[in-house]
Amino acid sequence: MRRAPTILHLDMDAFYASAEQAAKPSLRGKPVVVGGIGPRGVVSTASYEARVFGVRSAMPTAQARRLCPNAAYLTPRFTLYRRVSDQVMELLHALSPLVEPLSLDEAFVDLEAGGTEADTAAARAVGERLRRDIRRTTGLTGSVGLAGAKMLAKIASEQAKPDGLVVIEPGTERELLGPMTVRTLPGVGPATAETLRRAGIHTIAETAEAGEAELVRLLGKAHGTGLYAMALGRDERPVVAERDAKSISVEDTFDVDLTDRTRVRAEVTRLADRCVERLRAAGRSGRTVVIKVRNYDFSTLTRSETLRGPTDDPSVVREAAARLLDLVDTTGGVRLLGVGVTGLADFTQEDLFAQLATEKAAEEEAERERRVAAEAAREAADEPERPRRWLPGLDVIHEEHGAGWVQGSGVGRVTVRFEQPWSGPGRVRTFPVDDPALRPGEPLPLVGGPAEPSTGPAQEGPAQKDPAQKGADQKAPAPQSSAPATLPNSVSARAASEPGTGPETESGAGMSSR
DNA sequence: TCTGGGGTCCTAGGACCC
DNA sequence: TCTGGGGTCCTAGGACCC
Repeated sequence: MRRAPTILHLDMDAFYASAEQAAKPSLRGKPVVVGGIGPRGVVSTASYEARVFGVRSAMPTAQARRLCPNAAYLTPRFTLYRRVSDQVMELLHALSPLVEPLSLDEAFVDLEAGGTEADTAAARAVGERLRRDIRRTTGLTGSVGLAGAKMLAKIASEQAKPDGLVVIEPGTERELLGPMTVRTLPGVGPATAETLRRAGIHTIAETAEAGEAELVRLLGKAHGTGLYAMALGRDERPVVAERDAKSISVEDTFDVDLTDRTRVRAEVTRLADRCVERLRAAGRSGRTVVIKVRNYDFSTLTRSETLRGPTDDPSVVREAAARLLDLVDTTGGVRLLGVGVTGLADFTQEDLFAQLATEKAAEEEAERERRVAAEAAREAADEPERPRRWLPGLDVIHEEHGAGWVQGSGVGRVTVRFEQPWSGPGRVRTFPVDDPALRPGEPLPLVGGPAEPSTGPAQEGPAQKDPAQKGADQKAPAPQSSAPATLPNSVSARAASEPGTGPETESGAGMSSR
């Protein structure tokens, strides 16, 4: 516990939704929901405008649609979020070598390790400057918490939201935490909160009063001692940079439960391949293969097998996954399948035995298997050719009209809004889904218009603006000022409910059982 | 039309070894 | 042939986080 608030926690505000609003001028100031758009999707992030209607993260998208039918429902664009995240992390690394990312939109920074003076004024100044830099380089806002410990910095940034900065002065934490609900503490979820509630513990003050022994009795050794320390405002965990991943996994929830065993096997094979792709991309290999099966009734089980040595061989992982699947009864119907690898080795070290024994044969066998599996999957899905999926939110380019994004699709048509981050709200046009003039596009940068050289981070001012782009301000857009009050009402106000676009009609139905 | 996808950490029992 | 005890590995499940 430090005597100065030099641990910084940054949390971007409604990150995915804000990035979408920055990218899509017609959505600024409007409810936006980013998440799974299929029948079993859940919300990743809701914009603040959507939260007014009660939409929350982790809520089923179907429920969100009931609460807020006029929001724009968008599929996530991780390429864009990762790019913005990289920009933000770069700004953090400029403050200190000790940066601990928690996700794309969140990180701790040890300011003292970066040479910031150990006093409140200095830390606050760094935090405010960071917030300005983030806004300038990304066009988005982030909230900053400053405290003498990680837990407190995180609580502070939560209090700062949106678009703010809060300092918790060392020495004031017990008083501040006391009246708060136990759910405020990191690591206290629904189950722990319920256990504590049954013991008559609701607030953080009551948690501290309960005493360590009682908490250990209720929650177990690690959780109990950890929680007791937190309740006292004690948290000595250091900020640690870059931790190596310990597992890699992929999973799919199906729009309709799978019952055909052949199809289930084919999907497991596909997932194994995807998992190995990610494993190899990361330059790792793993020793334990895990499969995950969620049944029709949401009951979930895992089965795992540890190999003699680490591998990144697709056929080895496929075969292990297939053996594990043989141990599982799926007759009731399968809602989700997953394949993962743990016990990751720091380097790609082939399992020599498996390698020598199977290399040639396995490749041929695998190729044949893949064809059979793909065929089975198609047959089972009754899908002779996978049609192009125009998911709402994705980037497209039209030969004539330029860059835009999919607003909705259904009944053979796709609706596109043609606008760019630096343009005003754009026009909507509808095309046949197989229009050859329409192709998938790439995310556009949120800040810095077209033809921007983009050397180095965020030049000040639009010094080298492309003269062809008149009226396209290249600095961070001011979202409110571009609210399209002058536009025909229904066009921009009901982004996802254009006539004939009916996002719910067809868009998420690719896995339909018929 | 309930409940995603990618992770981390912890617990607990059994096997196995010394 | 009255059975301790510790350490490590493997497996399975669960809580939690974003």
